[in-house]
Amino acid sequence: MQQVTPGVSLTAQVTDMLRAAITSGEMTPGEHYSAIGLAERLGVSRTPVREALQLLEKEGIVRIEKNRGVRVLQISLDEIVQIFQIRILLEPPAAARAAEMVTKHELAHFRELHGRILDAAAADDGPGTLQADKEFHLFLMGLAGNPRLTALDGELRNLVLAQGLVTIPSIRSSQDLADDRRGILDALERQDPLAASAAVREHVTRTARLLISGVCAKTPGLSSDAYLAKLDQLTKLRT
Amino acid sequence: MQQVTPGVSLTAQVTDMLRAAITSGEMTPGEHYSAIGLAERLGVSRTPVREALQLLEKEGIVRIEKNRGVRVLQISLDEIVQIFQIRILLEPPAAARAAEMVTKHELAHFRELHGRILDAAAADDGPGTLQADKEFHLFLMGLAGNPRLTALDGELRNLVLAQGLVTIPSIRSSQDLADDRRGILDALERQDPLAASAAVREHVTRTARLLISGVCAKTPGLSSDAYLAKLDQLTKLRT
DNA sequence: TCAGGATGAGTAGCATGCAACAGGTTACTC
DNA sequence: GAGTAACCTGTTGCATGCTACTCATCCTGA
Repeated sequence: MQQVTPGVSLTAQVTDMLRAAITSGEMTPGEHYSAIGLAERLGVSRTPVREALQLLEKEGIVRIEKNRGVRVLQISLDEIVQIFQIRILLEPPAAARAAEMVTKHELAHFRELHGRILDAAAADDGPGTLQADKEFHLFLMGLAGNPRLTALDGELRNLVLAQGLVTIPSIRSSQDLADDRRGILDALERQDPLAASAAVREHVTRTARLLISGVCAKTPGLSSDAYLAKLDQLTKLRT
Repeated sequence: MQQVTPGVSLTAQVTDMLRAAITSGEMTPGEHYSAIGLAERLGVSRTPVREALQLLEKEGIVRIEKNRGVRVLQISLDEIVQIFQIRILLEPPAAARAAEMVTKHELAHFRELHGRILDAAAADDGPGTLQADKEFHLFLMGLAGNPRLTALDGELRNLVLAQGLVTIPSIRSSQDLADDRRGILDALERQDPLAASAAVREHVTRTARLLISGVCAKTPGLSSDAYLAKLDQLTKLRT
């Protein structure tokens, strides 16, 4: 965990650093930490750490336990499903709108981002792939013209990423995800809202399925069927 | 603004009290306040107030300006539209799921809540109506079995309520909203997901239209057409 | 041996002190 | 009189002291 740089709000810096520490696995879910200890590790006082922890608690990443310390939340499979249920509600319509609105210039940027994902993946650069993927999604959501939606969705994605569950189970799955993105890009190029929506939905659903199966495989006695079924619970209707 | 009660976390209490003060119009959007002043009014020290303000800032209700104080954010019409765009994505599917899942017991509770809304409205009890309406919505969303979705949607609703824009423009509109709720209740009674979804969508859309028209009417030179059109932008497609 | 209470270590929650900073006002210089 | 610099007021940001609380351990007494 690095040290702080003066000039910027400490609370904000500490929030980011703690979030990064959790995402990177430096702080592990389920573990207990104390604000005092974290403050010492970061070389700041307890106050900004405490405030950062409260913000992270509001995000749902940690839980503050009175007089006991703070616990990095182990997100449950149930919650993963909840998050993806929401993402499946939000992202496909946003992608459809994006496909309607996208300009030539923005398409070029999409191609570049897509290239960066492929390059990073080819170079086996996990964090790089993740970062490029993040930017791809953010840019896509941004085109829907609803900044609040973009921010919201980004937070939901962060929540899952914070778990360090991002280890793609297999080459095959990784290839599938890449194909999905290709499909999204194609739909955007054709400015086809329905196709974009479907492609994004497919992509998000696949990501969710991979995560769910992965967690279930690691946890004996846990069947993925119920969770997989729940995924489409809110979206199975054509309302 | 009432005083605090011991035993519960001050920060949490202060957060709620400030939110309530904003919603009730006691603190007005656009106005400047200081943490010191608020702390004195509430009879607590600056720390819990400061922490509460940071949480409210994360919710998007206020902005903390360094060394200048805090400003209750005047939400723009654009942002109102954004919020309702999201709500229209989230609430109808949740209502559909709720209609599938609702039990007799829960239906009875719905009827009671609905009755409370009507009673409060008949008694011209604005805050009471609001509170009952809030509970009605929360309970409805809760039935969808996705607590995170419920919380998220509640926050979006709060954001609009925080503006004190809740003055229903006319008796007629108020009657329309009541009819909407009746429709939602009916759909639930029939356990008809499609009808519930449509009713909720109608209700949310109507609320949004009322707000948009209201704000435009109060702001000379502002046409509501563009904003109204944007409302359905993300949902016009059957994806 | 075991139950139960005392105790101590560690924690968060809150109050408060202090410094840095922004903005407006005043006073001073030219 | 105009422009600028000093200052004064009010504010947040952060550090730190103190209190109340939780939990685990140990000690006591039967």
